[in-house]
Amino acid sequence: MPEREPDSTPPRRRSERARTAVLNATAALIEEVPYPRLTIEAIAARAGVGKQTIYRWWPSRGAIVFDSLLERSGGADASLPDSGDLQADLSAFLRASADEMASPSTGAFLRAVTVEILQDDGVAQQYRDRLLTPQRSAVRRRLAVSQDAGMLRDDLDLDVLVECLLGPLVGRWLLGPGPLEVDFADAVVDVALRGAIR
Amino acid sequence: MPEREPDSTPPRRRSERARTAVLNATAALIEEVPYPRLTIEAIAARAGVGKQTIYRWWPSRGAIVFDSLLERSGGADASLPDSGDLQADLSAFLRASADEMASPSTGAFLRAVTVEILQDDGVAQQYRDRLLTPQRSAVRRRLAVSQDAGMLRDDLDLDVLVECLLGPLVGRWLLGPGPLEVDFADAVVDVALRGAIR
Amino acid sequence: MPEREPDSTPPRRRSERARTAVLNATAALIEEVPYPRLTIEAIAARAGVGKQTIYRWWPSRGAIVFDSLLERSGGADASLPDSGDLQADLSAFLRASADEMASPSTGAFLRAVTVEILQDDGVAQQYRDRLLTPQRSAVRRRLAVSQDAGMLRDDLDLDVLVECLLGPLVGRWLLGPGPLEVDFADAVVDVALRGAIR
Amino acid sequence: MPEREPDSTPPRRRSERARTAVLNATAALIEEVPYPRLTIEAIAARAGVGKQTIYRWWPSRGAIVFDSLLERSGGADASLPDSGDLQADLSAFLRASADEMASPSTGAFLRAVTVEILQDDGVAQQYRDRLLTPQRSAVRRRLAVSQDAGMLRDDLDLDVLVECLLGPLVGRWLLGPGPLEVDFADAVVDVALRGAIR
DNA sequence: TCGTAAACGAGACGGTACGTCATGTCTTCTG
DNA sequence: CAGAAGACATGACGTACCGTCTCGTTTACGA
Repeated sequence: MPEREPDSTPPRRRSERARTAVLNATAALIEEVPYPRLTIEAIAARAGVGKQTIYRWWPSRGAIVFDSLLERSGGADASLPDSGDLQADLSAFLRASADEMASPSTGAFLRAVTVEILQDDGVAQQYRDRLLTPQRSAVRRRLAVSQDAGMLRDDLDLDVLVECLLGPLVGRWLLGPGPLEVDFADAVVDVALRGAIR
Repeated sequence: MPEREPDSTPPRRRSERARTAVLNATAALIEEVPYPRLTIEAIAARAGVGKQTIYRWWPSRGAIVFDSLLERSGGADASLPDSGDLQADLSAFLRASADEMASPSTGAFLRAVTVEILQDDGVAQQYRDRLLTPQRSAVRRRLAVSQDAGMLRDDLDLDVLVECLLGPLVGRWLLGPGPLEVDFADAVVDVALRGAIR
Repeated sequence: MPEREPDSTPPRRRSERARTAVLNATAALIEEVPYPRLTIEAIAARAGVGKQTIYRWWPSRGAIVFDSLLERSGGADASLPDSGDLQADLSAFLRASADEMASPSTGAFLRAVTVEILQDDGVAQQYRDRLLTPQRSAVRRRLAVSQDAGMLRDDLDLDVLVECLLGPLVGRWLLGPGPLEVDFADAVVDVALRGAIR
Repeated sequence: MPEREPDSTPPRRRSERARTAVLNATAALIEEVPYPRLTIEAIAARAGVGKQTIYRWWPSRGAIVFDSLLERSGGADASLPDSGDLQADLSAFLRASADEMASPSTGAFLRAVTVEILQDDGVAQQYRDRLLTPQRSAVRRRLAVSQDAGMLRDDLDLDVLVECLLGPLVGRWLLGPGPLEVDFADAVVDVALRGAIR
């Protein structure tokens, strides 16, 4: 999606100015207008860029939106601290995630990207590879440390545990009754680690 | 969303034939064409119905899609059995849910509805009220029985536990690495009930 | 070109309002803007009409321009008076023609139509059938009266004579050095009738 | 239009290779594609030349087309023979002209140039100066010889007579009902010289 | 003989117009 | 009079070219 790496001639003279203008315009519009109004024409106009420039470098609106998201959260280093207290570390991470998802600006972005993911496998794959997998790997690594230290059940599939931690946040954000609040993160960590059975 | 009960004229002579034809055409198209091709014109043509008839009775494409989903899964009585074995009951329920989400036909439908939910608060509200809340309430009722019987921690917020059970499925279905498989349901129930700590 | 008489269904519900607006807008623009700026979009905007309405009823810009010309010169009854004096009748007719061709508004129209004729055989055919042939026939009929009366050489091909009268005007209008003036019409009639040889 | 003689810097290092390639590509395309497809980009691609090279040396598409026409008919020495028989000399000349206009390749070229003349006064002026005036002067000189010899009426404006000879050809070529045939040339000469009156 | 300045090929840029498609409204005709 | 048919105004779509503007590369002086 970005940079059209595959095939033929690598485009040598792409204008960084135009690329940045498009991604910024997209980010701005995502928060300003309802998603169906985020048209290619609107992006081109807002960016002061020709439509052809957009069509030349991006295959679809979804790709632009995703690139724009990458640009804004690109530097995010996905790794959890290890304070020794697993529950505290997970809570901190999930609270931060919940906070971000609940913020109006990131929220609009995530909603937009999700719409694209649901309709475009290419975007879905990119999202998984570039954002989701790194995030989940980071969580998984932190869990593995604790498991190796004997603090987690040995028979546990860590990938499942990761889902049990992050899934509820996604579910609540996407459909969940009521808004996504930070306390929810703590409660999820509590259930996932200690279980529900008395 | 349907029947537009509020305001103006109560629609006295609505044609049941047209209504059914529209919902069926929508259901058929959802599985046949990519979602952006599910246009109002395509639905009207497929249903053999005038566009105005659609605009008269539904406020948006999302509303049609949602009504169509309601129609197909309307009879589904959302309640869990109580065999006495909570884990078994939850596993059975989650496996059935996972199965349905993974099926191609229901999957396409859910994807479509999710796209609409993300862009249309009206659809989101309807979805919550008519499908989600009943489902979650059913799970919650089953959990409450066990909690009353002293089998679950008293300090537990059952709504959170419901999310911890269903959220991972949603997360996996929506973004998760790899497909949603039935074993995953068992693993989730295991973690949510027993916890991860050794 | 107009009314798409041939084929399939006669379009019964065409909006006369839209049709007239398009033709008027075209006529106005032809005099106001250079011809390459006479775009379909400009016509649609000026006429307050959707582009699709234009594409539905006209196959090309040329067709619109020609229809617009027809509309404005539609009522023109192409027939020459017969005062008994052939030379006077022809002079009067050619002077009127020259006058019209030299006028700024008709001139712009004729230039536009000529451009289209040169690039679109359909328009060329229409132009011949609807405007040119009637005009030339009218001249020819007047000549035939004189020939029957023995006032013109019997061995003369009247079609050629018609061209010898009208052709010089066209040539002068199109390319001719200097503007087309009314005296020129008299001179042409003089040469065509009396010849150049002493 | 060509060589941009006036003003500022005389272009000293213009590539003759590029110039020829452009004119040849234009000539080839004129016969191969409909005129609206004769784009600058198509010419540049066909000629293996950068667009900027074209814009550097020609101000418009019309200028290129005209230069291309000049190049192909440049050597044509516009002068009529004087065999003593005016009618024969004129007939020969007009037949040759008619022949050329009727040929498919010259025809396409003339049509293209005419389109440009109608829309671009610069091209029109160039066409008059470089091609039309020399041709008409040649005819006029031949007529003057005969007039001086007393073979033509003294009161005759020779410029008008020239138009009466060439105009009908132009008219027939441009609009005329039916194709332009060589016999037509003879008939025109006959009328113009002898007149129509018995 | 070798800079050096121009013209060159290539092609990206900000744009306009194209012709098509879908929208949501409106009008006309039919059952 | 509800509903089908479909014309209407609007405006986004993706494509083709426009004319301008760099890029590096030849090419032909003139120092």
